[in-house]
Amino acid sequence: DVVVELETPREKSHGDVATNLALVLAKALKAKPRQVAERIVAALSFPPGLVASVEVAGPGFINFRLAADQLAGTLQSIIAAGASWGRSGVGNGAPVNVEFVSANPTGPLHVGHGRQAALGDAISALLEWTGWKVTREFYYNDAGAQIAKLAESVLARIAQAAGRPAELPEGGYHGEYIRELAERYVAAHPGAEAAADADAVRRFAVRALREEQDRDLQAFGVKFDVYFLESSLYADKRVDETVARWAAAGHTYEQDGALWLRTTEFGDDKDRVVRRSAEKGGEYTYFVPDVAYHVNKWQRGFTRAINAQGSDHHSTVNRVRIGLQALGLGIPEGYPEYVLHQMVTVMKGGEEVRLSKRAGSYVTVRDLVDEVGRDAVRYFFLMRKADSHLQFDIDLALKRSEENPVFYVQMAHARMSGVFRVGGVDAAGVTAEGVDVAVLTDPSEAELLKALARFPDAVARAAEALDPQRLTNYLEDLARAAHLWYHRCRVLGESPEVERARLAVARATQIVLANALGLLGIAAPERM
RNA sequence: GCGCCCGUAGCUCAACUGGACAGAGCAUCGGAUUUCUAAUCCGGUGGUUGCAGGUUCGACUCCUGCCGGGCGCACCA
Repeated sequence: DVVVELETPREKSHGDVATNLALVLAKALKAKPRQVAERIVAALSFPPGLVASVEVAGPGFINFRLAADQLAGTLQSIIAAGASWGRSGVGNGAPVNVEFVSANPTGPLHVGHGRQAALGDAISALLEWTGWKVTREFYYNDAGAQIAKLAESVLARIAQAAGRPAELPEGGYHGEYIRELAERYVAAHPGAEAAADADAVRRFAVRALREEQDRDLQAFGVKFDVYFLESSLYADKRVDETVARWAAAGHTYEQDGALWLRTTEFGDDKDRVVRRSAEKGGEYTYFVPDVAYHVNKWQRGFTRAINAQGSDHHSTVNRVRIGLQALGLGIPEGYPEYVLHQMVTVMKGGEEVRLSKRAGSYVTVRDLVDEVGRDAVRYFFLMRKADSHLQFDIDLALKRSEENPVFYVQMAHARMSGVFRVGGVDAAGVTAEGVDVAVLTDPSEAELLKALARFPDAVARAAEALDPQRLTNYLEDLARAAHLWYHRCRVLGESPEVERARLAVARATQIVLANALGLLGIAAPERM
């Protein structure tokens, strides 16, 4: 029943691949781990050209060193597969819905949305690279209470601009962009200063803000396949159906004039209101359309759904899942999956930046992209795991030196490209045919080839964990190996055999760096 | 009070999901090297992994209890 696990030891002297098999078996066999290991090693046989040496080490680990031929094979397959090297098919083309950003059209996107955009898009790409059929989806509310507040805020600014006394509503929107919207509305609707049509203002503001968000997302390099409107769930009665199903299943009850869902039956700490009492307006609470929306995802054939959200929404996780369970539709308990991320603080000159001119109270995605560029923003949002608070250091993102991880990684690619440029060699024409890896004698060459070989595994692990940070970690390791090799090993002007082999190494490195960067939505420049 | 997340070198973060001596970058100290981009390389200093227990051959990782920080706990979204 033992699972044989192979791992790459972090200590180089422990070989290329190791297993703890003997340690795991020792107890059941009532033998000393090292003796078990010796017995296993004695019984092993390998196909020719795979393993160079095997040894028992430490408490009972078995360490393998791979034959040089293996690295030659890596070089060959990278160059042959090119832009598709690192892809796998474990997803079998199964559909998966990745929902992210999902900002309501009440203002410009803030840094948290930016982190979601980077995360959601990278997770989508990781799933695509591992064989899933991904739909990127953006969900937004175009008709709720927040939208009403938005419309009232704009109306108040229109009135103020016309010299009439008006106050922003309680909890209204104060940003400078509201004033802009008011001006634009009046400019487009002569006579509106006197009496603006509230409904028309709402539609105008929603459309304008959605367009602005789309422009920002486009500048960020993120594209969605589906934009899903919350209002459509009401329009085609999906919200009503959801409530009716809960009631039919016997999970609802009336109390204090409101309709409740008995979520405590499913492990919640208290029951939840589904429909408010008459004196509170008699409307459904927000969580009903949330559940109806996920039923809809399920019915569209998404047996897997992933939501990237800020951790301030974590209380909805259980509620949505419980709401789905209470419907009895056979939807799995862990549906949908969530990737929750912690806060972002923007640092500049050693101090926290909190405000943006247009939005007023928060830093926008646009502010960041304008200041440091899309590549740096994307990379910085991905280089920490979602669970951790993220410090976005603007000064660091602007540095053109090794300290800046984006620069460091892109520079590695530019250097590889530089070899071909200076040598007048067509990179696309480089092959591994006739390359003898035995001429690659510098230790940094073996290290680089091993780092290249790990790419498919790094993609697979990052995809499985829904964690792009694993890939940025890998990318930095790879870039380090590439820089080191570049500085130790001359490519051009060496003997023909060495030059040919090293051109192949440079080409393979260029390919893997470009693939990894491309996956993360970051440019792979030819020069910096 | 309850729930979720976090706590690792002076700073920012890793550690392959329980493996071998906890590693990188920055900072700091000492050396080398004017190159297919000096936008470089090599080495040193720096740790009781917040604290206290437990589980096991083995714990940064899992469990329990504390301490500290963040975010949530509406008939708001």
